[in-house]
Amino acid sequence: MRHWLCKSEETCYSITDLERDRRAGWDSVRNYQARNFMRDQMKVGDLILYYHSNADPTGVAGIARVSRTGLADPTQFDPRSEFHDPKSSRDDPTWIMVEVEFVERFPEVVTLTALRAEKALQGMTVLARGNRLSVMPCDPDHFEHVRRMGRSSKAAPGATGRAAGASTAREPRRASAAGGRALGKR
DNA sequence: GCCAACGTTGGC
DNA sequence: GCCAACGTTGGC
Repeated sequence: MRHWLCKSEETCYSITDLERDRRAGWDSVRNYQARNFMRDQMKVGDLILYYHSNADPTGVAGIARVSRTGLADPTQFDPRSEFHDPKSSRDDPTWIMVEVEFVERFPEVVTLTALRAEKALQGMTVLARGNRLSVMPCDPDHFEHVRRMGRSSKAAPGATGRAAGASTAREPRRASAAGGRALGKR
């Protein structure tokens, strides 16, 4: 089993949104390297560190798991989507995504600052300078270390984070679960 | 809003 | 295939 780290802008689709929806298609990725990881290497059952970017604070907010693989990202076929790709065909879709399911939300976000401060996490991919990938592999030891940090944060379980529904995502992203719910952009 | 870093595009 | 220009990401 592999481990991963996936970024989502918190205001677009947060761990709380995934907790509510239970499952979501990881749509709207338009980077070939990220796509290749999803298409070629992710397997059902792989665990994912769920990272909030453009957030306050930015960092790992919880854990998700790959629940389906090899799905065509529906936004590429939607002419009204910002992620519409007219060059892609249904017969041979360019953008392949996975579906992920909620596993857990940490009592507190493990901030980027906290990650950087950990000796054990030196060399972690997401900490590399200039890293802009939204889907990247994560060393299993790093994964375990971050999970431990997330679970041992001081806040009482449930006493934290924004209340469910508080995420006023202007444009819901990644709501393209198996059922093909309305999608958004990022 | 700024800026560093990287990806993509397109002329040649 | 090179490379400059441009666009995007994402931390701050």
